Amino acid sequence: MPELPEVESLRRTLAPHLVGLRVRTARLLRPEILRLDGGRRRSRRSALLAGARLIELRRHGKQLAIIGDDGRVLCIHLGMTGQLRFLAGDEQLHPATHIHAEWTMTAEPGGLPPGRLIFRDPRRFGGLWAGALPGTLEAKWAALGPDGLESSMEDLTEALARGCRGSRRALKAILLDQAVIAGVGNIYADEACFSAGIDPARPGTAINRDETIRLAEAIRATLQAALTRGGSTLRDYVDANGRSGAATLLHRVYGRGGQPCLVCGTPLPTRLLAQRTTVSCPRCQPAR
DNA sequence: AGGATAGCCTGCGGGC
DNA sequence: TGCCCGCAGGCTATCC
Repeated sequence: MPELPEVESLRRTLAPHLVGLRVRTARLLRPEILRLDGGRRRSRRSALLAGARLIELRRHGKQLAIIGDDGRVLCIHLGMTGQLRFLAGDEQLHPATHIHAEWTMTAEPGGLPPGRLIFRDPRRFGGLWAGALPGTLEAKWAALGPDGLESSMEDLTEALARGCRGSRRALKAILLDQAVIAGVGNIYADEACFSAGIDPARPGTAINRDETIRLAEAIRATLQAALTRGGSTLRDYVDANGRSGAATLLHRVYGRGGQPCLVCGTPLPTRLLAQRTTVSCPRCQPAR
């Protein structure tokens, strides 16, 4: 389940493979995963960056964008089980199932392919979105809150304060809302709440200034720590080279329902909050 | 209009 | 052993 650290790990491992190469061919095996927003009519081939030289990989929250030298942009949402893999030469993907898009890359126009890029997504919660620079990507990302990792601490804190202000939603729902802060998902929402010592069931209106600051710091620290370990490994996540991360070792509450709290030993209850499995410690994260 | 909810989709693990 | 069912959850659409 890719959240921000997983997508950033992917960006970092994928960029060295892709930047500077040109898209030779693009195949869309499952057309419904591609969304062509932004008005203009364009072919699928064009939307998939065929012919473009790739100059940059950008990320905001959990979304990854591949930028072409002619301004075309392909934005990738990994959803739950999405993977982007780079295969060198004639290397084959292990389970070659659920491949929805495939690109061949070349170092020069008409040259031999040095590798292929594969988008694989068994559950199909992810997808591709095509746009153009300048404008459409910025507009799309403007709907998201500040990036949980790259934004200033001040921006992060104020975004969280705005999200909580006047809101009766549970803090958990606020943290999962990508329009408030971009990049936090179920895992790191629970981990950040535990680090900050705040009950995720409390409504936004009940979170005071001091707690908002603590929470923003906990979010940043949690995401940063996970990124350092190359992201969490939970069933599906692998980076561009097929390697999984080691951040699962850092989880203190996520996936530990029923087990003792690592700080105080209290058995950790599992609850449903914002339709998501939520684990927290009733003693370290008091209800008020 | 904020907020809650349903639905999408496949793999896997628990239980019998 | 093997089958069935429940669950995992990011995001969009829809309803209240």
